[in-house]
Amino acid sequence: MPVATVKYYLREGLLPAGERISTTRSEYGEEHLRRLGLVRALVQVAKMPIATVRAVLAAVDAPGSTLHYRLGAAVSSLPDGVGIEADGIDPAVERTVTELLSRLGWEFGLSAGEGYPPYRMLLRAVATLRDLGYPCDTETLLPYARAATTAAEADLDLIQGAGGSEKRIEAAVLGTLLYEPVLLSLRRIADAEESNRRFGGES
Amino acid sequence: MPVATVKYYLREGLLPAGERISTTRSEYGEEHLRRLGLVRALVQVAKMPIATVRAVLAAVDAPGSTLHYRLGAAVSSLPDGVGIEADGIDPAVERTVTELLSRLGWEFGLSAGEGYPPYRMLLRAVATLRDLGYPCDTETLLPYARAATTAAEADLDLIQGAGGSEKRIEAAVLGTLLYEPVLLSLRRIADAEESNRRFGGES
DNA sequence: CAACCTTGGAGAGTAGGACTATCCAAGTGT
DNA sequence: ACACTTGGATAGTCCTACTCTCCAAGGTTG
Repeated sequence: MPVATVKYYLREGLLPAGERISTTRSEYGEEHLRRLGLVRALVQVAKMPIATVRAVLAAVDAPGSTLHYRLGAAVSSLPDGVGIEADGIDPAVERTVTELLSRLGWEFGLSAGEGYPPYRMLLRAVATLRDLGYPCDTETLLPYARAATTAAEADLDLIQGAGGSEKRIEAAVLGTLLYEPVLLSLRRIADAEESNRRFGGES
Repeated sequence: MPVATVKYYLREGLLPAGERISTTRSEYGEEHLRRLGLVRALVQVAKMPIATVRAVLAAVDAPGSTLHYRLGAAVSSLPDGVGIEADGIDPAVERTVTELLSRLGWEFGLSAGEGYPPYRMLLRAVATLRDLGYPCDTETLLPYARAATTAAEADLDLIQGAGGSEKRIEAAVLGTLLYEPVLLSLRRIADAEESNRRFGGES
């Protein structure tokens, strides 16, 4: 990786400055190297814009009251759809989503509601599907929610498996983000598999 | 939506030209409008680059032998990680992934192997996790694969529910892409839910 | 039928993002 | 002593997704 890029990340505040030894020298340790690896992973694998990476890392570093609260704050910091205006969403879509969440017994998601970025992201995505004529009633969405639940349980197992409170926060945010491509690629492979199973012999 | 943008899409070959009525007038119908909606959805919701959208639409439009083959070809056209060199991947990662696929009985995925973009995407993602010290053994990945299977079954149900062969191809590719944000946002909401369940009362 | 408006088409221009290259002054190593 | 490196700052590059400006040919309205 080119030096200029590291300098750029330093400037952008994605990496903490090393310890100054003299005017022309700073010392970087294991921690810095790991952080650099994280940044690279977020930028290249999770394809996040620099500004988002900065926000995410800041949220991970920020102190907070309870672990659960910090987890929520950190995930909320993933803008992943800035400028998604919640306005102009068909009320029918909102009703469908609300029904889905309550059907699953996701009280927390229901109460967090509007303010939670993933919720707005979901509304937007469902509204798009609707506009294009793809089915998106509660019944259709349920299997996806079940799949999401399975993934979430695995996520939380990972988080609980992590060492201290700090490590858990990191695992929560970065783990969630970094396992995302894993889930997506597995889904596509599973699609091919299932398609082969159902249509394999067809002409 | 600004006219200039539509002109741009036309130039880029994302939209077919309308029927010429005279030198200065073309006629656009329902089909064109729908296509425009699709392009918009792929660009804004699925956050795909223009070049990828063109490739995807071309794959959807292209003729082919069997339905299953065309589905595969269409999904393969999603570069979603162009320039991912399969080289330099730790053989241990490859072994883990192979073991995972065979554990699931995904013979097709195993045989399609290297050439299939999602497979390379998976290798890359797992390798990154490994480098950062996150667990990514077969055991850890299994739940995600199970979640992926659930989603894939829902995908194929949707595809089978679609009308003709053409409609199915479209549903396969575009549906897969457009339900992706649904799955991702549901996962994040499920994460919050599960976190609340496990850590809700903790300090 | 004349003044005005619209459209398709082509080319250049813009804004933002992620680097990348160049300089320079202040050290370092031999 | 002298080539070499590093931190820091500034400016430049490349790419992408638009957006603007023109123009000529064709409609539209009073």
